[in-house]
Amino acid sequence: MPLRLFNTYSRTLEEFHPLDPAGSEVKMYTCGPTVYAHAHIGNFRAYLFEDLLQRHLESRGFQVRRVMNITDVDDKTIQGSRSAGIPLAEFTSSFKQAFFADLDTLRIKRADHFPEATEPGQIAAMIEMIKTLVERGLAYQAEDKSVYFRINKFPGYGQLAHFDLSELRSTGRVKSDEYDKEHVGDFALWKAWDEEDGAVRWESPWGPGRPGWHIECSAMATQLLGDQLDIHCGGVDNIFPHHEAEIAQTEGCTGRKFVRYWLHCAHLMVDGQKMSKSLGNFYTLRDVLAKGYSGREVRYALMRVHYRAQLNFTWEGMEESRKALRRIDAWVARLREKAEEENAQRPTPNVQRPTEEGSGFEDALDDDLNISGALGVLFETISETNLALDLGKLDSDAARLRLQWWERIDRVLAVSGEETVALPAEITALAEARTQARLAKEWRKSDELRDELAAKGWEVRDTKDGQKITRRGGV
RNA sequence: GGCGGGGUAGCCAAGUGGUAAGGUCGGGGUCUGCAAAACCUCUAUUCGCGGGUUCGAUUCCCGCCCCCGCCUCCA
Repeated sequence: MPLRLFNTYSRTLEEFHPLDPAGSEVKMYTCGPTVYAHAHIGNFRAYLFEDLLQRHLESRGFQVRRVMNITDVDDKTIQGSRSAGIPLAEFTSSFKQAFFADLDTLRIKRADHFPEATEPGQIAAMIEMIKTLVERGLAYQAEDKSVYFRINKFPGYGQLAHFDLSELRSTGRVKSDEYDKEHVGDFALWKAWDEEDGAVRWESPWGPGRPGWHIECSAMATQLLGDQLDIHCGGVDNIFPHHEAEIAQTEGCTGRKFVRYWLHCAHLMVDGQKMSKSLGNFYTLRDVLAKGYSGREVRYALMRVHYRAQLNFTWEGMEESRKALRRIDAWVARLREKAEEENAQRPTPNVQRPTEEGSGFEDALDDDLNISGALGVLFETISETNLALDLGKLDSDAARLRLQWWERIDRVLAVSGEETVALPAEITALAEARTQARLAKEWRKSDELRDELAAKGWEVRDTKDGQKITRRGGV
């Protein structure tokens, strides 16, 4: 079954084949964060979608070379550093660190490169690109000293978003004091320095200033991956103008098709509206962790809905995700237990063995990352296995095969295993007291201790191997 | 207004021209000192609305309604 992906450019599902003649290497560029604040979970939904894509590509044998940029200079970062009264680099560095910590919490694989816009080499590359565009008449310096891209000189402008330029409407969200532009749609490649920028400035052939946002990605992508990319991802809100601008700038310089597959992730919603910093209706990862949820629970919750469908974030959804993961955990634990048993000399009667390790999970993901279908395959397998175990129809060999299958698909899902939490001494002491009470069959005391543990946020379950204690999640 | 995405059980969500995966909640059961957990099991004559094509449509076609996003800060 071929891998098919929905290409925003063509608005159709297309079979995926990388540019690499050997059909192995995939060059992937993913728009990263602007480090002026903590990323919110809507941002992470996009990064999780990209992680799922990368992991699935790898499970299908591709070598993914991925770049994710860090935007560490723009209006917001400059404003932030000014109001904090510290240099730009100092201001952004804590948010960079937090971003990487959050990636780890969510088990998002690291990209091969995380270029930063302010790296001298990147700034130089941006200036080179702008020079080329000016030489070719695709850009011009306006009276305000800024350099703009001349969209009327680039016939393809608007094709990704499928916009008719003559019908562009201003939303009034951006202050339109840029009367110097030839066309309202012309976008800044180089922003001339002004007093608001303070010490943030680089020299250029057009005077001091800083790069525009769009050119950053064009420069960093081509520096690290070459003129042509296989896949470029981002949120749907990047389609226009950001990705449209990237195409215009990059192809204006190289004359070659920049990106072969454009993939865009729908928004995370909250109360039926887009989660965004400007609306103020956002949660950071830290906010959700503070409610007692783990990174893998957030990962699951944000990954379980198809990337092109809007996903409404709710605490109920978090709870559903937690329960679903518990079901997986219990199943894996049960399989491990069974797998460790030696098979009896006599084969188990009517044993059910997976005749051939199914690829239903991967097949579903081949269909434009149909995660719901893939999870359906997983949960059906869980039910079948549990039933077979109940009926004594699954022996240790079969359990080992199932486990191997699970390990394979979990390289894509990356949700297995709860993070182990160390028990505080106080809790250990209470638990020990309860064990003693139970041995003495002092049920009332046992129950009181259970209540006490519960009040402290720890859940006790009695199993045939004694009591098990877990941190109670939620609320 | 233009361009997209979506409307399937209480909630979340797959899917197919032939009669609706899965998760979660809820009901029932097994287990248990009691619980919890775990496991099993039941729960949509029906897929936004109205037409049409068809032996048959949730799935194809036409029209309409509603929600959300983008239209130069945004993942």
